[in-house]
Amino acid sequence: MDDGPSSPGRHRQPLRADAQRSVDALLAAAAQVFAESGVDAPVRQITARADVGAGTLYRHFPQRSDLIAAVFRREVDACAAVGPTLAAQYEPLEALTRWLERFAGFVATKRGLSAALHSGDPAYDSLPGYFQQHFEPVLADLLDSAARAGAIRSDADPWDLLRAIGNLAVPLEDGDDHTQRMISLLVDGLRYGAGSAPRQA
Amino acid sequence: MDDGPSSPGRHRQPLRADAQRSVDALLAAAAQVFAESGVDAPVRQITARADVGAGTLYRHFPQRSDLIAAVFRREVDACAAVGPTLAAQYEPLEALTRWLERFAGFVATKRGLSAALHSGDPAYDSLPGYFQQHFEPVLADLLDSAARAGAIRSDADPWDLLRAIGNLAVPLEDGDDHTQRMISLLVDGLRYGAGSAPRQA
Amino acid sequence: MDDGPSSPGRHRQPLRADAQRSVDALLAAAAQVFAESGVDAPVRQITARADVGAGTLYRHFPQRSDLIAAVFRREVDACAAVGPTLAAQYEPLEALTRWLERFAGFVATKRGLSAALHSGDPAYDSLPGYFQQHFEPVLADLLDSAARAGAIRSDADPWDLLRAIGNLAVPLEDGDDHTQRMISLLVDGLRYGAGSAPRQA
Amino acid sequence: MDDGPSSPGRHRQPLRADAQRSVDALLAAAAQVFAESGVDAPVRQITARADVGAGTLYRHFPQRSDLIAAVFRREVDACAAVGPTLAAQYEPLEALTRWLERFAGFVATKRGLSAALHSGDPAYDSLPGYFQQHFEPVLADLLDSAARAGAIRSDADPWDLLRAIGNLAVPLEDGDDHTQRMISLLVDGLRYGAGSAPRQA
DNA sequence: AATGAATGAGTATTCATTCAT
DNA sequence: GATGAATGAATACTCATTCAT
Repeated sequence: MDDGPSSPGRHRQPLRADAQRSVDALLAAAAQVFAESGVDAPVRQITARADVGAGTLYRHFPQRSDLIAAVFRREVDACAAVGPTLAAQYEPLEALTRWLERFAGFVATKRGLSAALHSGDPAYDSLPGYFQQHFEPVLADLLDSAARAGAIRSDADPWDLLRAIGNLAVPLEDGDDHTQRMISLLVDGLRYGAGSAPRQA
Repeated sequence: MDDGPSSPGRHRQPLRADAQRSVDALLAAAAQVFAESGVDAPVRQITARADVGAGTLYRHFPQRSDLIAAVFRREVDACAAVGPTLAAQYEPLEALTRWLERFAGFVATKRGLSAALHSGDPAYDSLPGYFQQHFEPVLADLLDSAARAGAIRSDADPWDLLRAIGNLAVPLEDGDDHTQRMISLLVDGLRYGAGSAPRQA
Repeated sequence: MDDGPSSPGRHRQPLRADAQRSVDALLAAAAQVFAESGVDAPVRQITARADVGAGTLYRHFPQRSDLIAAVFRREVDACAAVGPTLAAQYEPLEALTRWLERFAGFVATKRGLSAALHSGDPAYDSLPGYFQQHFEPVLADLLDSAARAGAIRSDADPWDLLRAIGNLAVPLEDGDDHTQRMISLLVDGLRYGAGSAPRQA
Repeated sequence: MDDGPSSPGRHRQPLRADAQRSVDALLAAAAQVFAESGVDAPVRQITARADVGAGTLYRHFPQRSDLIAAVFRREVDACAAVGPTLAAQYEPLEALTRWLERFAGFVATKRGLSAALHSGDPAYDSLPGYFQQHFEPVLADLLDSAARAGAIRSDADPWDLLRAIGNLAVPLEDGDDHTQRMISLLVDGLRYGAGSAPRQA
């Protein structure tokens, strides 16, 4: 699904072994640095940790956004892959909760990405789509199972919930009532178990 | 409650009229710029919008953090002040919901502040305390009223809820189970109105 | 000989009492600051020590060089005045040595002045002349007396000697008698070839 | 003796050819600029003359003091090396005098360094030691030879003499033989009391 | 293909000087 | 006349990006 470091969508021959090593080292280093210092961290910090020259980074990721996007996709893939595994191991409500926590962990490493996404740089245009395409089905399945088991209501919107937790990475746009829905969900959480009976009462 | 731009806590004579004008213009400009471009925005952007020389900024806010902190406090004050007003105008649950939305608006203008708060710069040490001291009582009152009206459960922790919404500004620390509680609250929101009865049923 | 702070050569009415106080405070403060941090020290340091606003400084000394020159002249006068006093109190050679040491003390407070003098700024053009006109006769008299007493050779050039010591626009660490030894070496140089035979003769 | 631009005392691989060119150009340019405008001259002046980007300067000399120190050491080395050469070519007194004049030339290019040395910046701590370690033995040898030849007294302290001249951080105007006369006066001071009779003998 | 040196635009910050109060 | 706030030019320094080795 990730079709390469620098030019998504173009076919190319397999990387030379040393080049592959560089790319891997860079992605690993960048993931760490982004998590620690945000996506605006100095490039030197990344190349130093990857033990690679600056030129090597630019060969594989001509734009800084290419590196950010590659790291992002790689981690989306990893996180999304956990969903089915958890579903197979746990009861539906438990699997749902565990995956949301895993997802929150993913979000927590994205400091500064929100700003980048809203910078207007078209290089990031594909990221929200990637995010949604990979996460929404996973969460939808988990919600479905839990709803079918009668553990949660059946009208929950997976995309809303993803953003509720991930609001850091995908924040408020004008005329967006997402925040409202998120807060209403939190308030429902507060009402759950209150003296007053829920809806149907 | 905010006792001045550059030396919080010390008494001083009132600013000269022109100086006061500069400070006001700077705070207003900075608030806008921070909301638009984050707290790392170039200083020039702020001075240009305030129509003030760079030196004037540095006279009143010798450190960038002084400016950030002043803007922050000013907006905390403004947001906190809305709580009682809403409580007087609306039913408890409505007042609570409206204030949380107002608070989410406050949070939304704090892009990049989270990174600053976690930069280790001691200049920001007082901010989380200021945040908590001013917001927690306001929200506590709103929750109390709603709980006494039987509209929500009575065990809601205002600080947790503030962070649930404001996680952008006060994000995950290691060994912190806040995220877990927040997610559980969201899940409760999902369970609210599900077939299964809540706690006391 | 010094005809006023800001406009040498022009007649003016006596300063108002408060103005005179400002000028005195500025000169005293500047002398100290120049000695400590050199003539390039920030203006604020001077106005702060004189407890005077920046505008006051510029009223009396429109150019920085005016202030430097005024301090310079004032201290030249003071140092030159010591010559005759010493001549009346001590033997010629002793008086000469003591005055050279006093002169070295004058020079030691002039850090950075040398650079200013060679900056090409015409504002300083008169300083070397003032220096020479006031110091040369004083030293010439002291040398004369010593030569007539047979204590030193009679061909010593006062101007050369002033510059030999005066060039040192430098260090003097506390408790360091290096300047004294250097002057004594120079005086030995003057004694070399005098009528009186040297040490071992 | 100078083991490299930015990290004195550490072993390192030889610089790449282009880097070496940059360093050399920078040192040469800095030496000129320092001599002309003092060690506080704008960095741009140096990089412009070296035809090098600002970043290149900072790569090799992260602190301004590193550049100053490197230039200083390089010139100390060059000046010290002249001593033995002169000793081999001239009579002791002549060699001594010539070297002192050469040394005065070295000092004359050090405008503003004195202030830097007394700035308290620990980056300069090693400079006086370097100065003393390299110059004192050279002058000691020259003084020794002259003393053994009976041309000067034998109690002259080389360190004192270095400072006597060194303090004179002299402007040196063109066609001005003042330094020469001053040095000759100091040498006369040294001769005063030597075995050989003065002038008229 | 990798390296890391060089570049230079971008930005913060200082400080002499002016001018409103 | 005094004050000190405002100005803005000057300058250091950083860091993304390019390119010689």
